[in-house]
Amino acid sequence: MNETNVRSTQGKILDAAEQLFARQGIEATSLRQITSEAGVNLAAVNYHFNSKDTLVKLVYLRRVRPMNAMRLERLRQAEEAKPGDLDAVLEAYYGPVLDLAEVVNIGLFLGRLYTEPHGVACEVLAEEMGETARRFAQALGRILPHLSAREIFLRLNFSAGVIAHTIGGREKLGWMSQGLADMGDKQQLLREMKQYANAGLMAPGLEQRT
Amino acid sequence: MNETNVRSTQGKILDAAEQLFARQGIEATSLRQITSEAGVNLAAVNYHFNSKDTLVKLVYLRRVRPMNAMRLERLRQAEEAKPGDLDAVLEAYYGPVLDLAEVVNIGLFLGRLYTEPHGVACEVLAEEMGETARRFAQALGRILPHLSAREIFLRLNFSAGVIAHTIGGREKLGWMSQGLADMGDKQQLLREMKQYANAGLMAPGLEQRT
DNA sequence: GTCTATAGGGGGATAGAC
DNA sequence: GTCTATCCCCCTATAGAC
Repeated sequence: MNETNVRSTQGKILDAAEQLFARQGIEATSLRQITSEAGVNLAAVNYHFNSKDTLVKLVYLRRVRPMNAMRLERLRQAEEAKPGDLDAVLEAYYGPVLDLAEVVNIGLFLGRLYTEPHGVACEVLAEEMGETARRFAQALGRILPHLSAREIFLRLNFSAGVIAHTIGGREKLGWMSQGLADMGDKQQLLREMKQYANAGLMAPGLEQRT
Repeated sequence: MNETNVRSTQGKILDAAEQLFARQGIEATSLRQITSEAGVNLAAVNYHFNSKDTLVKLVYLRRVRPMNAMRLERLRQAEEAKPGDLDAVLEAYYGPVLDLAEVVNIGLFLGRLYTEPHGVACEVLAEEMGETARRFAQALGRILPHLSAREIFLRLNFSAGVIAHTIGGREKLGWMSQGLADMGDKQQLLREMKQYANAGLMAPGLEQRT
């Protein structure tokens, strides 16, 4: 039996860990929960991944690396097809994150990288995110030459916060507005985020460009 | 010996827990660490707070409740003194958070409320934040009457993300920009956030107002 | 490769002396 | 109010049978 719909032990562990990390956090998730949810033996984690720390790292890299590769690829396409188009840059920045959010509960999943200082994960992901951030900062700098490098990075970070905070709490909008607001579908949300971030990024600079 | 500079046992526990929660997360922090850091006995937590869950709740309420009270008070003053001034509303919204950030590492501290689903804390804080959010949404609705209620809440949530993500990782800007950017002092950062959010909130709406 | 069993440590909570 | 000592649970990791 080597059916394609029968996932490997490693795959089942990664899937289960991912779901549990998103729901409960990394620290709060035990190997016992993971192996139980995955339907594999407790010892399988240490056999296949050596330690919980390594598992954590791989769980995140599996999703974040392709996501960032897609963002950079779409940025490259945007710069080629529509040079100077801020909306296209934002689409490259936000789009792949929302795509991933359909597969995983990426909000809590990613949010933990920033707040849960689970040593191993944070360092590696800082590197993954760093490259992407610098590449987008470069693109923004060309479109917004009136802004200093510092303001470019500040506003890119603000724009990251817009999506991080939004997908990090799908429920928040509900209790905030007492039911008045919902996030809508992926395309609606993408348009709203782009509209807000576009205007924020275009705002006059407060510093002299150096 | 009842000196004012000698903190009570409760106070020492709250202070130590707050610092450890901010640095390590709630789940990752044990009562043993807290009492050790506070210089009090392990049993003191259960004596004074009944359980770790209650302690967590009080640690957060001690900071968030006065912070939100201040935001609402400044909003009230802003609406009285400068009706229709979006910048004043944003100052009321962002200012008290940055003030608190000087005392506590409020970023990680608050960030956990959104990502770390430590049951007890989240529910209570959702209520605390809900009232504040609705009050600010109301103020924004008056200043931006062209936006639907849903878009007001979406953009208020985006604006919350701007500050949450920024103070949640003071170091992020450093590795993102490879040293090119820093957050500057409180006043600089406040001005940058207001500049970005002001423009984002003012952007044309994408929906018909209902 | 996959299991059982267990080592070895740390967790929250509590009983009872002072 | 504050301490010590302890209960009982769950954790990660590993040794060793199959």
